[in-house]
Amino acid sequence: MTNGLTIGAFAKSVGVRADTIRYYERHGLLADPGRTAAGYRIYDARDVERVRFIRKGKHLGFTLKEIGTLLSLHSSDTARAADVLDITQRKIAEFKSQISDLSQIEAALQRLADECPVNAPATDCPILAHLAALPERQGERED
Amino acid sequence: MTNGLTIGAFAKSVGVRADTIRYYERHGLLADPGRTAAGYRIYDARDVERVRFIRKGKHLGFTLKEIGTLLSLHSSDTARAADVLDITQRKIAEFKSQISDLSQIEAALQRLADECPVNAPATDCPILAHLAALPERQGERED
DNA sequence: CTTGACCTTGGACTATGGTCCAAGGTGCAC
DNA sequence: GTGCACCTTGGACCATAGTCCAAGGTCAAG
Repeated sequence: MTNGLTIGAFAKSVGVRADTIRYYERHGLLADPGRTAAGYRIYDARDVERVRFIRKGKHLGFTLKEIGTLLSLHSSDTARAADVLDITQRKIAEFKSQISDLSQIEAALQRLADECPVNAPATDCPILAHLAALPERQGERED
Repeated sequence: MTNGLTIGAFAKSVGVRADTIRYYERHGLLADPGRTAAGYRIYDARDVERVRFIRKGKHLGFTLKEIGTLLSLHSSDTARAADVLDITQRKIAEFKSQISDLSQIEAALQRLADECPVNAPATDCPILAHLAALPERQGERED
């Protein structure tokens, strides 16, 4: 029986702050919870599962908005696996693109760093030289 | 003679909005420019170079704060190449770490997506199953 | 009955990098 | 001399995902 938790205990049990729970509620990820006579929010085991779902979704790189969609697919009885797959594929594509961008930049920085003479004044640094390069001279090394 | 540009023309010449130029100024990346009698900002070729430096820095993934540091190293006559290299290495490390994180998540999503039966109700989707998994059952497939 | 820990609300603040707006002044062309 | 395009300023707003705060209400212990 983990039911009847107030927000603080509930939040602690799922490893987030009480503010985060209220934030999820305000943003439609959690339904309005039950309340005590005094107006205190009360959570039960189902809420625990729901927050864990959200946390795992975040862990997989989904935004809260996407997680909201995933949650509604999860609760729907007409939703198809393809709907979930679609969101997932999009996310995969997004990550691939980000990885590709980051890799290219990283490689460019690495090339510049490799040429950088440590024991020299900054004026000899190819990194600064690259940043300060005139547009005309860029044909040398640009995509 | 590209000197004596007002902010709009200047911004256009470097491919940004006038607001962006003011933003850079407010954030210390551009020094206070000269002014006409009426108070209009006036820019010259050196400013063009400086903004291009900033843009290229952004292109290489540096934050404006880092670019500010790079700019001051660029204008310093005591700065050493090692100072620039240091910032660059940090950025490279940051990117490597991001790439690694993204790759792991992407792989995890790909594994789930590969198992997802397209023509099935969402209840059979391993992606939702993973998100909804109880903490106890996670030992099966977690790091 | 008081104290401390908890809860309520709405709103402000964080970081990042701009973008947009309103109210008013300027510059140039026709 | 009027209209339009530009400029000025300060401040508000966008997305993201929270975090923190103040003022006030509640609950249980001692």
